[in-house]
Amino acid sequence: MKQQRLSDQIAEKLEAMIADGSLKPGERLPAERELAQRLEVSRPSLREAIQKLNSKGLLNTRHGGGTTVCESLEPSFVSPLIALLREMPESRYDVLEIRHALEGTAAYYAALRGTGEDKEKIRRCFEVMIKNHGSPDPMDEARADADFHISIVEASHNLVLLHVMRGLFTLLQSSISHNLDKLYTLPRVFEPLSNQHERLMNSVIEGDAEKARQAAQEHLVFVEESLQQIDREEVRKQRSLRGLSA
Amino acid sequence: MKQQRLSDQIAEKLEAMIADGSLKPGERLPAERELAQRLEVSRPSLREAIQKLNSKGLLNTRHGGGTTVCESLEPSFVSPLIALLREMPESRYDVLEIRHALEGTAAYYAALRGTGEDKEKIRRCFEVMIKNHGSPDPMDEARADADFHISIVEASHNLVLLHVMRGLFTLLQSSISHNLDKLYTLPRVFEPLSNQHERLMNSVIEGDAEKARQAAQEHLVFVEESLQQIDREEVRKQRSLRGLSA
DNA sequence: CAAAACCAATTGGTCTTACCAGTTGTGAGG
DNA sequence: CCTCACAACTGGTAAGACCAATTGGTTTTG
Repeated sequence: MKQQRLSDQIAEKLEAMIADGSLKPGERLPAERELAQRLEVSRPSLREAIQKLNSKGLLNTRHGGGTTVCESLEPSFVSPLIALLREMPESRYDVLEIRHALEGTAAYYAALRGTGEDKEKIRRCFEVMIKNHGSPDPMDEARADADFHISIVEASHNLVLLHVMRGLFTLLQSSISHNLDKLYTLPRVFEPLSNQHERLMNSVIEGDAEKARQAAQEHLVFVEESLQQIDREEVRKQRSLRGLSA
Repeated sequence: MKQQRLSDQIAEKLEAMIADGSLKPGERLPAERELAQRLEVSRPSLREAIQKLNSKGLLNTRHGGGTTVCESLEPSFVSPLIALLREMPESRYDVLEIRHALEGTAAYYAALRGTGEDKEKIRRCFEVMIKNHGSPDPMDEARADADFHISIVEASHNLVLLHVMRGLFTLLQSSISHNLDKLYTLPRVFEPLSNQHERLMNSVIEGDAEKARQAAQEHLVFVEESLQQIDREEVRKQRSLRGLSA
């Protein structure tokens, strides 16, 4: 009854690797010959497995160009949303509300379940984020920030949460950036932001779940308030410009 | 622009033959070697095409028994995440953790921002849910339950949250149902479940945000514990069955 | 004579090898 | 420094051989 085709086993294995994050979206997987050798199967069998995942929409294969993991695994969560968010920029706050809810629990479970490896990665992401401060391209900073938060979500070992969060971050990254980057450039904002990140990281590494949740929530409250303040200033500036032109 | 892959062309051709009735449901198609020769392609290419249709659910192939056209031609639409959840049923708890985080804030904001119309809809959903209890099809109950929770999310007026939650519910509904329905059929579970729903609804309608959040969280804690208990009983049952057969 | 056991032909499953066809990166030449 | 071509990747296709499971007919046995 349990008899299974080899190609199915391979496909399952690859799917699991995609699901648990060993293969990240957009990443190119090894050449067929090499991968076949590494999995100790023949190339035709591996090809059949790849074809299967290909028709399932998980992989994207180009002749001569390699096989890559499909970029968007979360069309069900994101695709209709990108257009929405572009039309209604104020739904940024909607995203923040969700992050407020999710990152708290992500930090909580990361503190509980995170392995040494996870914590090491979090620390690396934190250092990259610090190093990228003041980078010529503000997007570098935003990306580093996102990577840091994602690393915490990964440490929570909740796969569904990971997919949802990735979707939310690509949502933010693909549609905003014109307002979010101000968050990093303001000097009076960067300092507390950095402190919050550090406190969050340390709580997770120490394994103090409640403290981690609280740190995440304080962080997002601060982000939300800062964004609102930026928006208010924006409005004031617009008004004064209108005043000049009138 | 056109699909260059030979296996895709073959798959398309076979699919067309199934569609136009050249190959009837349940019918056995020629052996791979013969079919490959007749289509003037190699056997691996034909096999890849067959695998593709196989994973699409159009063909059913048994080792040594030939390949037959599947009886039920249902083009079952599958999202990658759904497949993931099917492979790893334990990620149901992942979903619950997320709901735990999100529904609390959904209830919170629903109490704050919900209009009279929103609350009216919540009340209607609640009544439908009560009426559907004991329905012959347990799915009716699950659907009504989902509708109730979604109505609260709608009242929170957070569009992004609404999309995410809808995604999570379809995720749950399309992949589980064999374990979730037990939740509704157990008498000792329905009573407190219903009370929790009512408390949640009333808190939202009263506009008491903190109470609403707490009600939502208590509800999900209960669901999680009940599910775990069901799983434990399942394990025990399996164990006793094994004991009998030994 | 009927039912069970057996055996051989057929069918899908896998592997090996080889060669073709796009893509990409690098180095030579302008 | 830029451009172009070539070489070393990559995936795509093909053919042949062998293994494993199913099947259906034949033989054996009650």
